[in-house]
Amino acid sequence: MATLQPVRGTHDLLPDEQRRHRHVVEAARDVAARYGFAEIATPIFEFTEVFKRTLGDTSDIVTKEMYTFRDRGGEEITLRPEYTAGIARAFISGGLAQELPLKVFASGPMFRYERPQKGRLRQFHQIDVEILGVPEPQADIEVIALGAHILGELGVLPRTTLELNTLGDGESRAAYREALVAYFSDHRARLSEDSRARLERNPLRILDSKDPGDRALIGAAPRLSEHLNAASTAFFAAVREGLDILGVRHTVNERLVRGLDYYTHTAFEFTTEALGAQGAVLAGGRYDKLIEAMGGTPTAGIGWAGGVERLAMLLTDPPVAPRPIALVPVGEAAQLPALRLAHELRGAGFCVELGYRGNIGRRLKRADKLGAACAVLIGEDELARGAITLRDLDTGAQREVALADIAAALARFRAPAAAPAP
RNA sequence: GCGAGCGUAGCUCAGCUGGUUAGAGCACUAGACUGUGGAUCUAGGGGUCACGGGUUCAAGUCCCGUCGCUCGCCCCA
Repeated sequence: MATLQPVRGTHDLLPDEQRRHRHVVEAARDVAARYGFAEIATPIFEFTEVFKRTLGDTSDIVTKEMYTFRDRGGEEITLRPEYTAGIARAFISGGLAQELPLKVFASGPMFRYERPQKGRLRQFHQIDVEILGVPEPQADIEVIALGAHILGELGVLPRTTLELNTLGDGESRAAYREALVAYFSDHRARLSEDSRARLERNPLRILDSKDPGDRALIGAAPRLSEHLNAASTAFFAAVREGLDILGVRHTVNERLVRGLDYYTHTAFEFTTEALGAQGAVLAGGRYDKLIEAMGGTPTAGIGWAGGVERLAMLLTDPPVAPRPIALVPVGEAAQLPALRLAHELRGAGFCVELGYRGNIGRRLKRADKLGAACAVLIGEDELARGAITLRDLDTGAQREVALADIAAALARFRAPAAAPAP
């Protein structure tokens, strides 16, 4: 078993699990389409430089979590740890500045070399949306409302909380950062070791510390809201007003921050208590300076990523497989006619399971196990009369139907009628 | 990367202070039942007790290492 284990932090998606994942992704794609987001896909790997530029040299993701390797041509390649970088790169290299405003939806696997935990894997999956080219708060409102809508569609919204904050524009943010560094530098000796490191690399992150000593200092620290300029305050107010009008409930959490300089204004997280330490289920923010930082012409951006595994774990009523129609040939002579009938019904859009072996009892038992809604029995008697026997497997009622009328008789068993939840 | 706990059949678990060929339930396969499923009964297949080493007359049980999972920390989706 040791050698046949999947690589640490990777997981097989067997049918039940894959169905849950698919349900999450399809619900998201579907709702996003209603909001006018077009689906795109970018490569699973990029030049390492793409992620270094977007994530910054000091983030944990870049310093220790990337799957990086050199390919046979000597290029430095990295398996994508998140989606935004690839989309930003595609935006620049594909000349999409002509298409603004651009609204895209994407999903797929991500890779981070982390210590696995519940809801945290080395290969995991995300859904992702981005709006490029809209500096107005309307984009923030739309993107957050879309997230809430998807969570609602999945039935998990009641188990989440939306936390919201603003980092302000570049000016406000720089002013606050300065005040914060000054304050914590004065109290450097009392900071935890982790937070002393943060002070050098990522001072805003100290606000997020769980260390009790840090928490005491944080209480008296300068507040972000006191350093917002008028424009930033108005922007945040507009976002909140929009959410209120849409009935998207949220709480302001001033300690919710993003470390890197190209993040601006809105930061948000839908979190849950249900997944232990990995509470963030869908999170994002505004990154008006990112495209510029990557070498493109300045373009506003906002988006979020949602964790498919985490969302799938929160589903309360998991999707079920479509109920097939079980075709049951009775006797040797019925085998080929049944094969032909299965082919025709499938062509007509029915979900049909034709057993492989066994007598009628065995086949019905198998049909039952598959959750078949009905069985179509075809034997010598039926062949002689040009008919089939249709048995409703829920009620046990059964009747003979002429072959010519079969499609109509089966109409109510057409997949994907959902089976009752187990 | 740091700290702690846990690995016995596909799943959930039992297996006493080390002591014969490692068990149960569920699931699976087959038969009772070659024109009628869900139930019942009977039989069967499945395990290098995560992997490797050590202690011992004897290891699923004790010790060490490795791998994996879980829970915190860190970070995040």
